[in-house]
Amino acid sequence: MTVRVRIAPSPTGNLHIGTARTAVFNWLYARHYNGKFILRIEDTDKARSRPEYTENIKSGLTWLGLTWDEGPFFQTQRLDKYQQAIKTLLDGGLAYFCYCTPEELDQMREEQKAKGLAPRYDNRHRNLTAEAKANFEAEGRKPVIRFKIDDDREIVWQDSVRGTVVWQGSDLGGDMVIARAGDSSEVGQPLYNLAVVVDDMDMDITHVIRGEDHIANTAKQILLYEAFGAKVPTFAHTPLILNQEGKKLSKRDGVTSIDDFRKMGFLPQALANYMTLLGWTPPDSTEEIFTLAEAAEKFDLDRVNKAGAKFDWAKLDWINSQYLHKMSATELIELLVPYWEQAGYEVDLENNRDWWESLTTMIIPNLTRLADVVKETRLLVAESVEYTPEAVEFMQQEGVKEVIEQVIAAISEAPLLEEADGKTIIKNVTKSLKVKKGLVMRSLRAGLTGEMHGPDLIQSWLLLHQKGWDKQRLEKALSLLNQG
RNA sequence: GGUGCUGUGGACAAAUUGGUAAAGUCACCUGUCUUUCACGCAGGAAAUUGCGGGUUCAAGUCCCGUCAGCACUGCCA
Repeated sequence: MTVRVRIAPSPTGNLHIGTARTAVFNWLYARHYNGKFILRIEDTDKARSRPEYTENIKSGLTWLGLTWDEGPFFQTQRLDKYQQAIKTLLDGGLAYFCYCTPEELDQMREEQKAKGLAPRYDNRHRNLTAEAKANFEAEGRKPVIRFKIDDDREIVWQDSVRGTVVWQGSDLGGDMVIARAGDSSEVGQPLYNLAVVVDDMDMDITHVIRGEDHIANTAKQILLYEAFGAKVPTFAHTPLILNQEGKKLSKRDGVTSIDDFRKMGFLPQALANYMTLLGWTPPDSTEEIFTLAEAAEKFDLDRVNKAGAKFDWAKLDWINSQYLHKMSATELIELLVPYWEQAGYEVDLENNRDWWESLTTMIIPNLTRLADVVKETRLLVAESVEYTPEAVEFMQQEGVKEVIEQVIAAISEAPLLEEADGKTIIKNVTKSLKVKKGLVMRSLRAGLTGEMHGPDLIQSWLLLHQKGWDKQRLEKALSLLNQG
């Protein structure tokens, strides 16, 4: 039997980290068993679904490397199948029309709560007489369609993550709505649980891997499978991703869409790697950096955790930095350019590719997120320089002025061609002024970059020199000192 | 209120059928390297496995009780 799994997001928002993680697990499972990974867009909620969200979901999955083998299928294009299924249930006496208004249902639940009872539908319209129906129709009420759920029924399934799960029919909230009230006399739009089951049957889904917030839905859906006489797929409920407070990660937690992570400068491989670790551990649990393909070789549901996993930015950052540090300047530079440009710096790769690559090579170990590149290089990519109070204070120390003067003199005589030239100048200045090398180095750093910390000084200097900016910066520093 | 799930160092977590000193990773601290920051490397601190009983020669692993957190409880998905 070929494994067939799916990711079934609803296009009511951008691709969410929780959905993406579910997609990762499904993708890994499909790849591990050489199965198919299917994308299905659940857009039956017309009021909230938007085409741009569908596009965002598709591009997000693609960016992460979670390519799908079939689809995307759209539920709104399969409405006839749901109507047919609903009709089958209606004809079989397994579903019926319910004429309750939303207000009536609200009131009913309020009363139940007031009595300390669990809110649920009391199945009041399950056995309506033809006359009662006619009366409701005459009132102009539009019915929903409810699927009968036997209170005495016990639903049991073997969950690949959680083991045997038992659910009592009476805990499912009464007969469930499978179709909205229609605008006219025809049957209304299908609801989630119905559409999912019809699709999963139709698409021969063998394993349903989804978040544990769907557990109650699974019980309901199993009943539907049985009503249709279909084979029930294997279910696996994964732990949720939690925020800092231990609650389900939601849009309210700020950055939760994959798009946001991308913009912040996380690499897709790193994000996918981290999501894989959220609730799953490889059998050889010591190595934590791996590609999706490598994870797929080892992935299985039996090592998926049951407890929710808190999202940890520090760990994501570390994983991202690991990927970044392993990249070459050549491949990295393409990813970096947008960040420079967005910050207002002009990147002329056509003419100065070598310069930009040297710069990139130098700051790679300082990068955690791609966006960091602006902060790490802003002192080198702009002609102007600003001196921090710390740098000014340092330069006012005795001897700094002389160092800078001598360095200016040195570079005026001969250009800096390579690192060795810079080292020679530093050595000579150190000797002639009889000061410590550290003073020379730090004077240079302050004068050239305006800061006391940063990437390798001599390489930075070389880069500035190639732009012709080193001398003017040192002169600016000098004039600053002369002003007092 | 009801139902379900979960509970191992700050975070992610490992630990074959109960059996060595409760892995590893991140974060943290120290050292090392460096002009500096970062990276790398080396080391360190950090858990009476939610709590209380019980079974056993032996329990994170089994049993009972208890507490806490979370999820679900829609004509959303």
